[in-house]
Amino acid sequence: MSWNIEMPDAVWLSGDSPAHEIQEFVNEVADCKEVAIDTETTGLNISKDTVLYWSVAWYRPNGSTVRACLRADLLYRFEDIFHEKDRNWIFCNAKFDAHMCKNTGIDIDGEYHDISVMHSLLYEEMPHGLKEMTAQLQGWKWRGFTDTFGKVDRKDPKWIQNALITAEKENLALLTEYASNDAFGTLENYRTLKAQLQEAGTWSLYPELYGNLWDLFKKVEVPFTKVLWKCERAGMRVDLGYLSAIEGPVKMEIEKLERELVRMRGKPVNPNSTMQLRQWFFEELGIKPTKFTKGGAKGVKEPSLDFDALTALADDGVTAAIALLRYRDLTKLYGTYVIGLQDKVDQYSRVHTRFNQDVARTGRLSSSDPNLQNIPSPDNDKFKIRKAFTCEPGNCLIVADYEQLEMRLLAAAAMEQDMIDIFLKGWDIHMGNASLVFGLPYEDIANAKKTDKKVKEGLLPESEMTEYVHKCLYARQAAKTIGFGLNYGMGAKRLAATLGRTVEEAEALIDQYMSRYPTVKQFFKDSTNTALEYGYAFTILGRRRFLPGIKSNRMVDRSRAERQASNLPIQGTAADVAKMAMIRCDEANLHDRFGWHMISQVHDELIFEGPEETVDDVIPIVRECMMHPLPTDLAVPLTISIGKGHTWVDAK
DNA sequence: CAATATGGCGCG
DNA sequence: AAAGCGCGCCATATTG
Repeated sequence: MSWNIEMPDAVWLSGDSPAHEIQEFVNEVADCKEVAIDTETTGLNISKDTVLYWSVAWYRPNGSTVRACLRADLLYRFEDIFHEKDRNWIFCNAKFDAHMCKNTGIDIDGEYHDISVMHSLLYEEMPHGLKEMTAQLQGWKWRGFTDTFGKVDRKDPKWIQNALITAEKENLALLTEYASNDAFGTLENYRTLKAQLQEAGTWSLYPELYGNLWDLFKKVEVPFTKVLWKCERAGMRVDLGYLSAIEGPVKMEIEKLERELVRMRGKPVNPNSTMQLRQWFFEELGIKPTKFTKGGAKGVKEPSLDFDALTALADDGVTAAIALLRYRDLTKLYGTYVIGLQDKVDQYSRVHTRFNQDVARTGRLSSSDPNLQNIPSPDNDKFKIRKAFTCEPGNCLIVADYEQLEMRLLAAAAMEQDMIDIFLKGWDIHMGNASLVFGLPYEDIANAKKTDKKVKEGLLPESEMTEYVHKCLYARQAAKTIGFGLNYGMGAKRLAATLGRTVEEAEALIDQYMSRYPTVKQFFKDSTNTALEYGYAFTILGRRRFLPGIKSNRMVDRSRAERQASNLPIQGTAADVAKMAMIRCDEANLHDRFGWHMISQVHDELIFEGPEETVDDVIPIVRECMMHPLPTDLAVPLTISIGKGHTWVDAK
């Protein structure tokens, strides 16, 4: 028995079933407004695999429950129902099932209610998989795929479909039971989670709109799931020629560095092996470790050879450290991006990432398979991987970025009028902060920046770099580092190290900053007090994060919770803003009007692709949607920098 | 053999 | 590493 509870009998239906049975079943689904659905597929690839079997479950008006397993050939009998726009479907991992259905030729046009997303709003630290959440919420356990269908050869790419198709032939009851469990569990969890979300009060700036977590789910996350599905579906065009062209040169350079490192050591070394490197540097060369690793579960701290440590060694004249830094740089690029990316490209030269809606505790997205949110920035990447992200012939890209989004949200949340004024005047925020905090005229700082640039370009003599110019530049750098760092709760030690100053100086800088912006200081204090009082930190739309560590007696835990309590309202609200902007862009219906697709998001940056002819029609619409994402505008304008071009680099 | 842990590092 | 927040992926080493 798969379940440790009473279950309704599972129904099996296929195209071979009697016509009247099928028709009765279709009719009953048509009358039901909330249906849970799950797919069994040929595999897990969202751009290739298709549905083999699918299961549905719903509650009858009389209180009984139906669960059934159907063969994929019956999907087409439900097409009219799938095409209803106001129908409520319930899934676990909705985008996956919708991809599988689409790959099988079925568009699901109704609303996608994803119980993993629901679960993530309530239990952000727990796993959101069906099995795990069912065990947690219902106390039920059931057998997994391999436990049900026996040992399989996972190296065979067709292992999933082989197991399922064999089961249909040889043990139909087992297949029916297994598959319909998933839809049934999804339905039961939905009922539980819906009640819990409705009960879950929250604090948002718009209580009449988002008074509890169910409001947030239904009004924001549900439409968002479908927006993300469309982004995943569209994918992003990759220039394989570009990647293969840099593959050779990068590899050659890596091999050259490998030989160089072996020569330096005088015996073989695998530069990817931290163990061998420690042996070499700390035992053979007798270098004294200055930095240690964090130490994992066992808490064993080993001498570190990361970027900071190697840079320090390089400065001390250890030539192997220089070579190793270059080696690291290139192998990272090669393995993760040049090779890794090519493996993920589909038959149309497009990559389809997964935008995960239920991972980040702040409500941000994450991106995986491949991760399109950590592609190297062209400033730091001499091979310009981002140039490989391009568009179809006749199309172009739009790249639209929020400018200093988190800093603006901080100013608005803290109601720091002087900082707000900097944004209203259109000033550079770091220069503005430097001016106010360190009492230097804004113009002088701006001019210092220009002078520095010209001297670097050789347009002005070195003598222009007066002590005062340096002072202005340093003020801007300090203001910038503090501005970013404070959002994350950076301490004086780290600030001192980053700026190359003493700890006392760093403390003084933080003091100066905080006393010039007292409401910012108050905002951080209020954030931790809110977490202390309610146990949670909140975003502007009422997404919340549970922070039990805020009351811990252990300093490390409590301090971390305090930093998270301060950061969540900013990072999480930025995520809310991006999310709402994407929903607004989707509602603008760029596809039907202009042939444009939204294709990617990198936290504060949206990317679109469409025909060149209409690009100038689309740009102002995107800007408008992004500037006003929330029910009301904030005290700070949200400005967008927007560009067009044929690659990710050119469009920025 | 696969799954997990660790160090390291890419992004906002 | 440092009271720096939030992610995912690579390679190696270890564990089962």
